[in-house]
This record gives sequence, structure tokens and C-alpha cells, in this order.
Amino acid sequence: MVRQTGCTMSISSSVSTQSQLPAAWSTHYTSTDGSTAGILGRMWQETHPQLWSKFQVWEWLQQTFDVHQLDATCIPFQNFDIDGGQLCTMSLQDFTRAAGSMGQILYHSLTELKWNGHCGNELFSPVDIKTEIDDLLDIKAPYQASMGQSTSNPVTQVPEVKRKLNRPQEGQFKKHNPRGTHLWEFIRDILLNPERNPDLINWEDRTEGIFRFLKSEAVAQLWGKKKNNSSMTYEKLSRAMRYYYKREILERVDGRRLVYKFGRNARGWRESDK
DNA sequence: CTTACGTTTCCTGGTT
DNA sequence: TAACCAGGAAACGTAA
Repeated sequence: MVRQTGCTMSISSSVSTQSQLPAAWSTHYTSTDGSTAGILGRMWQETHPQLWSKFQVWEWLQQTFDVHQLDATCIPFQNFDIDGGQLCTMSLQDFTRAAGSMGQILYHSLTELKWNGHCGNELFSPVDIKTEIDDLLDIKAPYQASMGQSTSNPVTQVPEVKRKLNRPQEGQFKKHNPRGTHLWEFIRDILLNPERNPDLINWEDRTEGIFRFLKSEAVAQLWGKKKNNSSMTYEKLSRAMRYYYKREILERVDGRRLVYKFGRNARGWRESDK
């Protein structure tokens, strides 16, 4: 029923990759209580916007765009290099100035969060709510995390709240993008936000769309984090990457280890796309 | 409930 | 020897 994963492999990969997580992530995004659980930052959902760090603001931005199925490359991240306190002082006009037509969506999302402690727009998947637990599992007990992924999880039963509010305008939808981003979009977004990307992935040739993994296992850990999968490894991530060759989302780069190239079906990575 | 999609997991074998 | 690459096969989770 549940696939039994190789424990020894998971343990070794978790432990070995932990040290590869870039220092900037832990220093920049430590939690307020200073515990190790904050290595990847406390999820923004758990705190009032007022108390968000810059990273949590960034997470909220990403998540909001994901939920509305908007192209993350439209986000002018440099306009949101601020913490939660500053974010909360922004007016609708400020948002519009900072994010154009997207400003309204962001403003409404934030307003709901400020008042209700949650968005009324399906943001709270079980995955999101589980992050607190996962932080502990990931950081403090990678062994249990890889072995004991429970089959019965009480928080799985989250009522599906759906409101019409904040619906993106027609034409801003992506075609068929089930909740959250795809792997290649996740990779692209790391590349497009170098200030948030402490040497995880580099452009080899910006105009050709050629890039290189610098910390392959750390990226895999982050991807796993996003997918709530603590046993993700570069080995497995790279298999998913190879499937993109056929769909021409990626092109092969022969002879270069850890190097990939965006293909004709990958959108939003070019400088001119911004 | 069924199906399609996008992975995830595992594996064998090859290369750097 | 470790780390990576290629791609088949099958399982899995989710959305429609």
C-alpha cells in the first residue's frame, strides 16, 4: 500500500544534504525563537503579517501567485524587499505601484490575512498547515521524517473553503497548472530571484537559458520541502528534469554535469519576458 | 469512480 | 570510488 522507502538511503541523503543548505537561508530567515526549526523559515501562514520576515513576505508573494495561477515572473520582487511591518503599511495605491495590475490581488490577500488570519482563497492546503510539524521532522529528526510519513494524518481533513473573491481576470490563468508550481517553474523562479538564491543555481548563459546547479542536493531539499517530501534527492529530481527533454521544456546539454537548458516550451525565463 | 498528468521511486547500466 | 547521466517501468497524488 504505502511504498516502503529505503531508510538507509533516506537517512544518508538527509544528513549529508543538511550541511549543504546555504548559510544565507538559515541566517537570513531564522525564526523569532531562534530554534533550529527556522532553518527554512517559519511559514508565513503561522504568523501575523505584521511579524513577517522578508523571506515570509516573499513566500506569501509566491504562494499568492501560485494560488491565482499567475506567472511568478510577473512579480517585481525587488519592490517587495521589505518585512511584514513595512508591508502592512502599504496602501492599495502602493501595491498597485509596486505590482501593477497584480497589486489589487495582493492587497486583498493581505487585507484578509490581517483581519482573519487567513485568506479566503484556498491558500490553506493540508500541506501548508503541516509545515510546522515538518520543520521539526526535517531539521531535528530526519530519520523519522523519512521513515514514518504517516498514512493517517489528522490535519488532512481541512475543510475546503472556496470563495469567489480575488479571482484573477480572464487571460491571466495558466492553462493547466494544478495547485502550485511545476518543477521547472520552481527552478526558473530560483534563477530569477538571485537575491533570494544564495548560489543554489547559476546562469551559465543567460540569453541561451543555460543554467547549472551549484548545490544540487540543497535544491532537491527545497523542492522536497515545497512538495512536503522530506526524502527528495537530486537523483530523483534529476529524473523529473530528464522527462522535460521530451516535452521540450528543457533541452539536453551534453557533457556538462549539472547543466540544463530551457527549451522552446519553457516560458518566462527570458529577460525580455519580465 | 476513471483518467490524464506530472512527477516520485527504483533500477540497471554507462560516464566523468 | 563518488557523483552524475540516461531512460524504462511502475507507483503515486491530484485535479478534472
